[in-house]
Amino acid sequence: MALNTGERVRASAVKLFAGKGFHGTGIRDLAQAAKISSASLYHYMGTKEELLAGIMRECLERLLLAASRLPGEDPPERLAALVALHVLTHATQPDRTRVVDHELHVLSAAARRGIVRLRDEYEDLWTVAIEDGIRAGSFHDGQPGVTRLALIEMCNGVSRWYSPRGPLSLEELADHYARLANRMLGGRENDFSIVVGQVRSVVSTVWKKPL
Amino acid sequence: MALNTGERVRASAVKLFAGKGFHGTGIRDLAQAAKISSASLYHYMGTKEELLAGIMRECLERLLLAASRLPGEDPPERLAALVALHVLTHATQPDRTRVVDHELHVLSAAARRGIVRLRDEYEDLWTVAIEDGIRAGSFHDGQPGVTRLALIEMCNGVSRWYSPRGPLSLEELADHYARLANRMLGGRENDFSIVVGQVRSVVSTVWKKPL
Amino acid sequence: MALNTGERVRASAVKLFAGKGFHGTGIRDLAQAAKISSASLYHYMGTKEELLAGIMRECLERLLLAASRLPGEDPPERLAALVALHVLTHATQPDRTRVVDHELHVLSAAARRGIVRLRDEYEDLWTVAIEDGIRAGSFHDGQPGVTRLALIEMCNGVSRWYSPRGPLSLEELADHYARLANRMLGGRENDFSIVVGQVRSVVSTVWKKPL
Amino acid sequence: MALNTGERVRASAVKLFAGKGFHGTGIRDLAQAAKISSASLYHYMGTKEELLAGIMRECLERLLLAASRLPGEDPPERLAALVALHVLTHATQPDRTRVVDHELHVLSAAARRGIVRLRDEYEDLWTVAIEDGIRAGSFHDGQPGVTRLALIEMCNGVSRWYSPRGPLSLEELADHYARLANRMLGGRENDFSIVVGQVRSVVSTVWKKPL
DNA sequence: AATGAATGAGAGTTCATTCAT
DNA sequence: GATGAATGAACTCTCATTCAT
Repeated sequence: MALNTGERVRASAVKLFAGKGFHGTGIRDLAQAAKISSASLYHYMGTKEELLAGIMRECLERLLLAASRLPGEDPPERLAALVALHVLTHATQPDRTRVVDHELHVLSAAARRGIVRLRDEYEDLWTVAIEDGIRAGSFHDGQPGVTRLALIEMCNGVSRWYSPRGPLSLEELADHYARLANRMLGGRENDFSIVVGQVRSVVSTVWKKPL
Repeated sequence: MALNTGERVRASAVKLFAGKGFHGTGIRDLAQAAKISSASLYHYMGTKEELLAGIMRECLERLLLAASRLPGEDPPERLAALVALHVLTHATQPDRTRVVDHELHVLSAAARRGIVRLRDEYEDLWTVAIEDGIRAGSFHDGQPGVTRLALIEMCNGVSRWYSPRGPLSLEELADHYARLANRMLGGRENDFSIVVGQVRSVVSTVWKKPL
Repeated sequence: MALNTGERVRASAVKLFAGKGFHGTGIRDLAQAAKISSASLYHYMGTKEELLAGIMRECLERLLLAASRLPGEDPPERLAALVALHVLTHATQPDRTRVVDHELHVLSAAARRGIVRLRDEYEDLWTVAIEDGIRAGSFHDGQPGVTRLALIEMCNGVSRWYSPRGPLSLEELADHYARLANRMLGGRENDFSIVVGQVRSVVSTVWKKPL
Repeated sequence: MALNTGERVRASAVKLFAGKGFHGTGIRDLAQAAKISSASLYHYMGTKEELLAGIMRECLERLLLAASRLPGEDPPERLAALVALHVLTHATQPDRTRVVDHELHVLSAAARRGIVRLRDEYEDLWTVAIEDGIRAGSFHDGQPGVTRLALIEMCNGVSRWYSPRGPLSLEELADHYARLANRMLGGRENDFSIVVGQVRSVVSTVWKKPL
């Protein structure tokens, strides 16, 4: 848990960007949080914007990496896995995910492109899962495109309120969201606790290595 | 539709705060967008923060005003009305609602209190509707508190992607979301188009007067 | 002689850029010299580089304006007039001319282009005068291109040492340089005092209006 | 020609100071050009200002050394030798000489004193040669002090434009300047090619050893 | 000999805000 | 009602320099 300076810079940035926004966070705030001088910051980062982009990219890459290791035989389980992945990531990495979800508009067009590509790649996984489920007759929904957006936004919200010190365990949280998602798509009521357990281990593996 | 100067200031602020964030928007940006000098801005606003708080307060007050005029006899219809209100407001006032949903952290503790009170008052309406539905046996859900949060976040997302120039009409949008919400709560599949139509007229009345 | 703020800014910049160089002059130095805050500077200038480019452009434009009003029937008189113009301008505006002569390299390529164009336009007048003199048999020189460069550099130097409080009057200075130039080009020994007197009045007219 | 690190540092400094000025050249620019880290720079130099002063001193010392070996029996030949020395030095060492001629104002008073003493010692040689020539009746000029300044500035200019890849050989260049100088002082038209040749060999000897 | 890490000071520029006109 | 002028504070970022390794 003892972070080196470079890690401390990034960790501080994640926390501050999440709490006060990119533009609300000054370079001196970052320096103070990382316990170095503002000049020294620049040994560990390029510009402030590059720091932001790096944080976003890394978060999305871990999300995609985790997604590539997801269980899920049939579409309902596949979607449950995606929901669990998204919810667990947002619950355990609320700062990072808030930054990804809220600060995209800050990036220059050039930097944004790369991030948006990753995000689109990730969202495509949802699209495919939903369409597969409808084609297979497991899901019934008149507006799958809209529903996908609704699903993702619903899950994004988790990072804004979930607390591990609250009454809900991570598994209960993910399980409940998987049920909600399944209901939204008209799936048969089901228990996704096994899938959730598997996803939870994927998520914790993917986020284990130093950030 | 010809706005006077004060309205133009507020309208510019709404657009800019939504697009670039409060801290990303400079007083000079506001002045330029409102087509007056930055010094003149201060005839139409207090501080920049008060301008933001005013925008938020007004938006929430209109939301509450609309909520007080909502139809809905039984809980499922009542909830459908709340969902439609939320979705239609977010679809027709995407800039305002984005500001309300994203910039709360900017406010000082004192200013935030007032806004949070309004927001809580509004969210309580959802809590009541959901609990009523469960008590009446119309809804079945193991985590109504969580589900309420999920519902609201899901609906918030609309302001980030809905376009009236897209394939979906406002009614179709609201109707679909009402169905999704109903499913999430385990309600009986239903058609909420009448409620949606009524809510739509409430929303457009509430937002008619000069902003 | 009472300068307004904008003029004071420019006058301070001229003096400081000449004395310490562009990069050696800080924005806070400028502000202090102009007796305003560094923030207020920016009401009177664009960037520091634009301030420099503006100073250079204005100086060259006045030089060209004066050149367009020069006397000089035959080539030797014409050249004497150019020499007198150059010398008198460098002697009476040593700061401005030093900036023009020394700080070109700090300008960005884009800004430099405009300045170089003016400078080339001005130097062309010398080329023409020398070539005319050679063609007319008044001058005899094997390397007129090189000699032109030598002449101009020789005259540039005046801004580095001439003092009106020294033993030499402006007329004597200009007259002597006109003779030197004439000798360099192998012209017949001559008295250019009338031309010098005329040029002096052109120079003082051109620099009279507020800077 | 393979420079060791210390030589590379100085050579890089010469080129950068000449091209962008002392204040326009950062310690990081120097390090990059010398292909070492900026910390390592400080093994090969004192402060940046000392580096500059060292470059200037060395250049002037070589100039004085060369001047002590100059040919020239009578004053016109003596002056021709000085002009050739100055021109050839500026043509073959344009970066060094530009630094000497342009960056004096950067030095602190203490450091400047030493440099100015060398420069004055060198310029005295010119004064003596000119006065000797006038006394001997070889030169005729009403303002020998001014003419000396004009001569030196004229020759300084060479470093700003001469290119060995241009049409003029070093000998032709120096020869032409010697003629110009001789004319400026009213000397009898003469051929200085022998003197120039001798000076050229002095100059190349003086600059041969590693810098 | 070489450098990554570190920093106080300062760079140019913009900030939100005030006020006399 | 409108604004040019003004500013202290703050912005992001770079400066020249030092030092432990």
